[in-house]
Amino acid sequence: MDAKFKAINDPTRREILQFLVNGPQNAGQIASQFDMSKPSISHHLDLLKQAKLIQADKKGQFIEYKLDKTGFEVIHAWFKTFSTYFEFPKPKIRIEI
Amino acid sequence: MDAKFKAINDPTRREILQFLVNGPQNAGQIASQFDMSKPSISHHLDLLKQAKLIQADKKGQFIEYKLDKTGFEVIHAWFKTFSTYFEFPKPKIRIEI
DNA sequence: TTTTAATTTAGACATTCGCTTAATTATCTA
DNA sequence: TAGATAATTAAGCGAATGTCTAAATTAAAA
Repeated sequence: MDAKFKAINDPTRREILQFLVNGPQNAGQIASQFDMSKPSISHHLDLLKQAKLIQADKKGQFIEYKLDKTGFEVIHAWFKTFSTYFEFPKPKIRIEI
Repeated sequence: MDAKFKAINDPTRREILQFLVNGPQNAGQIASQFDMSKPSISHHLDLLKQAKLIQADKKGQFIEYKLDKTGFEVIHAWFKTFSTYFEFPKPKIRIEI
């Protein structure tokens, strides 16, 4: 739990998550998006992985990262705790177009 | 944005938020829930207030704190960014009991 | 008006965090 | 097998964080 909130606390890590919405990317591709050393990005990826917000798949010489539903679901569950308080209005019927 | 993620990163501050689901509480009541000095709790309350996750209302000698929807909505919006990726299944029709 | 109570502000200190460069591990290819 | 490439691990450093005690502020009570 702590690891997940810690992971999304850093702006670089949040950017990495956003970047991965485009689909899986290897560590080098991710690092190239940032004006920061590769070891730093590697460290960020490690924290995101520990938090189960991303998954790592070794593809030969490369390591491919993608979003991991597991961690997001846990955080989402935490948020639901507050929905009772705020009573977010929900549609009775939703029309699908 | 940063302030909100920073605010929910700390376990004590998350506990304070949970505690406030029970309804508004003054600073002393909140502090009494924790084995921690009042100044520390006061500092946590300040960070939560800056993040617009709680609101402070001065009631005479006391200061009453309650949850603030504003901050929660912003964080919730951030989360929605990822819903497209995960395609959380949604009910076509929801029956209200 | 003096005292008491609620809360915050200020200052100090240890720990954690994010970053860098240098070294290491693993894989591919000539 | 040697050399090059992808990525991580290690070591170190300044800045930010969370906590405390003590002092200041504000409002109610006596």
